Amino acid sequence: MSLDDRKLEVLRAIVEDYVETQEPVGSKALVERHHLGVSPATVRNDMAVLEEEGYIRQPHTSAGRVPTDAGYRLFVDRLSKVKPLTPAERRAIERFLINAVDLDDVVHRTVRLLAQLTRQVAVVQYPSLARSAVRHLELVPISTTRLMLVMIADTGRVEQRLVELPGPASVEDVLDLRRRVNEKLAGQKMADTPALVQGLVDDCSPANRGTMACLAAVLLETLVERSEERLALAGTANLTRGGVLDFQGTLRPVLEALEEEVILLKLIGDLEPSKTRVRIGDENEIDNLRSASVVSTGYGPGVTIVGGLGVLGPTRMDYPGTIATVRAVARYVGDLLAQN
Amino acid sequence: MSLDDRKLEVLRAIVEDYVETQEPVGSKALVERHHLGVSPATVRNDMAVLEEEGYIRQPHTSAGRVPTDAGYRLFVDRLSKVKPLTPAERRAIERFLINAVDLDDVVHRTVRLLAQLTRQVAVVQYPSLARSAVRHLELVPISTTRLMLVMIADTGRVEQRLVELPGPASVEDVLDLRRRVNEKLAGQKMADTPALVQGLVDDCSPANRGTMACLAAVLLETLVERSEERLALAGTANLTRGGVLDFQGTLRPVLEALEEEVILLKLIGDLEPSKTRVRIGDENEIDNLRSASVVSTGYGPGVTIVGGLGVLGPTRMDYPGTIATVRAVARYVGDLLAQN
DNA sequence: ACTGGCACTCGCTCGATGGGAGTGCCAGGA
DNA sequence: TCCTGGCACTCCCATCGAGCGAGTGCCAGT
Repeated sequence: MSLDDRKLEVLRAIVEDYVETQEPVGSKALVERHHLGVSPATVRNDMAVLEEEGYIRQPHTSAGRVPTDAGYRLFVDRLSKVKPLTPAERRAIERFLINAVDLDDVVHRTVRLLAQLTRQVAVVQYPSLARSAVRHLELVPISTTRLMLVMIADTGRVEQRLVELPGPASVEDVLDLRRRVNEKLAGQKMADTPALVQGLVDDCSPANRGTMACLAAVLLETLVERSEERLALAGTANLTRGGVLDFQGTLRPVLEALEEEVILLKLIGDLEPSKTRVRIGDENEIDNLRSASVVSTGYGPGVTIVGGLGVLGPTRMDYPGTIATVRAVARYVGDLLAQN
Repeated sequence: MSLDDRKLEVLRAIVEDYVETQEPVGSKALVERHHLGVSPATVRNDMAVLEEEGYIRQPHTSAGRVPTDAGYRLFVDRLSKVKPLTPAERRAIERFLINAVDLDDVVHRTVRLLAQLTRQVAVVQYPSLARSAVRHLELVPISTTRLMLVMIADTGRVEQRLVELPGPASVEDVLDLRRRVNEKLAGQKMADTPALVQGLVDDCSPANRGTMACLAAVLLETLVERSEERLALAGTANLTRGGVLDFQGTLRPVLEALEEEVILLKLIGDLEPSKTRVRIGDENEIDNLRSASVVSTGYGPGVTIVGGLGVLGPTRMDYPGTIATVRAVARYVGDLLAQN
């Protein structure tokens, strides 16, 4: 038996009420709060079907119903419209982001904003190096045998690494290296650089070849292998809202997961083009987050995507509102990046 | 009546037992676990005195005793010896830190290490700009009217800021600015720079003066006003150890406090020279942390101090062990910094 | 000054009780 | 065929009281 419209309506009502009250919702309360036009008994029959299909369940016999992960999924996919943001929210976003002075600032402001608006844990990935291009490379002598390599990406990210040279290098040597490196790499997509770096060493004057080899090694490591994706986190205190009920009693596993950058990157770093992704409870591959939901999306200047952002909260969350906020923030951040 | 030796011994025993078991400790259990050489009744009398003096209290009539903040304070000041680290721990520290490739890496490794060793929340401040000297300033043209200002401090910290110029600047202009800025500021203590920056504008050729003024403004902001102290945090999951008892039932206020960088800086940024500071419960000025203790110290190459680090946990913590670990880690980090 | 003894306090656990919310099912009606 | 009102049933939860036990304070004795 397929689900007719009223059953879906009942499911929606259950989800909405449960999200709001955090208490199992019964048939009588349902018909009172929503004008379904039928009696509690009818609703009960519908509920029985919904339960059989796995969309809701009872915490114990003769308690109200609670949505299952599958129930939320159906709700998100078919029953909810993304809730447009209020003008006040839009203004808040703009006001908050407009004053950012550099990339670090943008990311920090964004993550706090997102946490505040959604009242959940927010994660923002820095623009991915892998998706950036090299804007400029700078070599700063620290001592005769040490250079500081500073790489500036077109996304505004700046990475620095210390380079230990095999032998002393003169100021002229450094300038020469600097010119060569920039000629070859500036403007290149990060992904294309590994092939080019080898050429750098080959073309180099024999005198500087050793130094260049050293530099090349660090370059490779910085640009690709250890293309360390950074991220920012905020709003962990929001996990404590909603008492002990969410996250089955203990925040422990969730906090643990949040400490692992690798895990967070997996969560928000999927980056399907301009699609908002919602992972509900068990859909998360991470065991520690089986009782959590994640709403994430990509951001970037224009249509290209350079990084991900998202929020994490209990499966019992306001999906329409959260999705709308995440999308809106992502778009504003993208616009901001486009201006640079 | 002053506290004689045995009463102090009793207090120590109470603190140690309570820290270990997390349960109020009674007179009988005390004499059994520690060979105090007296009867429970005697211990009870001592306890009555200790309670009167405010060092311990009873959660309810006829339960065991629990140390008060004042009790922990006395314990830390007079009753505990700093516990030397085991060789295994020393090795762990070395092994963990030795592979760090740059400052970011050092800080991240340190904070994780500290969290892991103490099993508490760890905070590490990046080397403070205010306590650093300028090593080098680099100007990278982004477009004709935009520069990226990169400042490298002698502590290894790198800060960058975007500078919007009033009008287009040629490559020669930028080189000129770069030379002037470095001549004036390189090697200077950060604290001395504000006075020097004004001179920069005055000395500048009229043609570049507008540009230099702009640059100077950003410099000032970066170097002093917005001398944004960064920090790293780890181990929040450790807050959930020890059940609901610590932090009087809710992590909320603690998590909130941990999100405020300003608060964290106040906690670990006091930086008395080479002194380990312990704040116990109510001694914290931050209301949200009245049920927590903080152990912090400064670190730096040699005797100078460039930043702070520390851990935060329940007042019921292993003070001798924690203090020892915090000190040891600080020293290792200092040594590491000295090598650069 | 310390000890053993003793009465007392009080939090905690356990089981029984009653109320209430919610359910499933069924027979009757549109 | 689908909806509705009624009814018996289930089971959670809050309340209560009893019994237990750890721990205390006090006191008299050594």
